[in-house]
Amino acid sequence: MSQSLTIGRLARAAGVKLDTVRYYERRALMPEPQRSDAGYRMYSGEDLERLRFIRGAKSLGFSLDEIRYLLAVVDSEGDRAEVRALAAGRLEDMNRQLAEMQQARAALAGLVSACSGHGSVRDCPIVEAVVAAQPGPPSGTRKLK
Amino acid sequence: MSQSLTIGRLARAAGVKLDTVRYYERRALMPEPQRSDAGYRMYSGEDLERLRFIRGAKSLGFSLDEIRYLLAVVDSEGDRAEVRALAAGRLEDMNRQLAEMQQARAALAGLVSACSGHGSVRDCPIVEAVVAAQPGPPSGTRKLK
DNA sequence: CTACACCCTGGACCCGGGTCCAAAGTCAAG
DNA sequence: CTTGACTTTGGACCCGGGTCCAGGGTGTAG
Repeated sequence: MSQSLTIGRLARAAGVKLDTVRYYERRALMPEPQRSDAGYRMYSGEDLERLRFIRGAKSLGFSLDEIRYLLAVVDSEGDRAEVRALAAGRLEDMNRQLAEMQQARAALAGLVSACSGHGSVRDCPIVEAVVAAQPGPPSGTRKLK
Repeated sequence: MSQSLTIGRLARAAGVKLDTVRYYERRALMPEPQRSDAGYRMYSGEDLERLRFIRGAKSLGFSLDEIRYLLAVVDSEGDRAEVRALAAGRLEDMNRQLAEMQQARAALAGLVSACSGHGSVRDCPIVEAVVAAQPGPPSGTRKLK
């Protein structure tokens, strides 16, 4: 049976550290698990799925707060619309962020090719251009309304 | 004359907060400026350029450590090759990071369009897929060797 | 002279996302 | 039984990049 993993097994099975699992518990992403007689946390296969979900969602760029929300929707057998909406919002942010980064990359690429790489840093086109670079908005962390 | 800006003027001219200027001073990005009789920091036009350089470099994705290095090269009238090399490295990182994000975006976009947005979250394709998403490397902060 | 805006300092605190620690208890193999 | 691997706890600490605060001193316009 896949029943009853200790925290170590769970963590290894999901590819995270023990501390991270406990951290997620504190952050209310993972549930407070059953305990063995000795007080060991005992996890089920569902918990493992959940942990994998967290890992996956993180890799798609969701914040822990967003993931908590996502999990709450799932836990409450909520509506797909909610999940979809969050994902769509995240997608938009990501597009914005990507666009900004592409801008920055293009600028940087231009500078790198504009600079011969020889001679003193005096009047180096890179240095000159950086002073003039106008910073787009800091592209902050999206808020979970 | 553009000589002798107080910290407030300097900060406003560069579009950052006072505290940020002092923070940069602590982080050795900005020099310890002259002081007025009363102990006020007094900045020159060059300091303003420097602060703008920092802002610009940040907007291109350089970390403060990298910027400190860049500034040291400039201060020491170092070689363009050094600047160029750092920029090129940064460009590579950025390309990697962009590629990862594009991956994530594509995955997310696929999920969003796979999900009708109707009905219960049970068997929602998004939820299903997230569990299976395999996380690429956390795309950490590059180190200044 | 009085407001009021500005500046000083050191240090605490914030965010997100962990990571590590010591001291103590537990479990399984040999 | 002993050894070594595992787990528990609370709390401290890390990173990067700021941001804020209190309790003072200044500088200037009206």
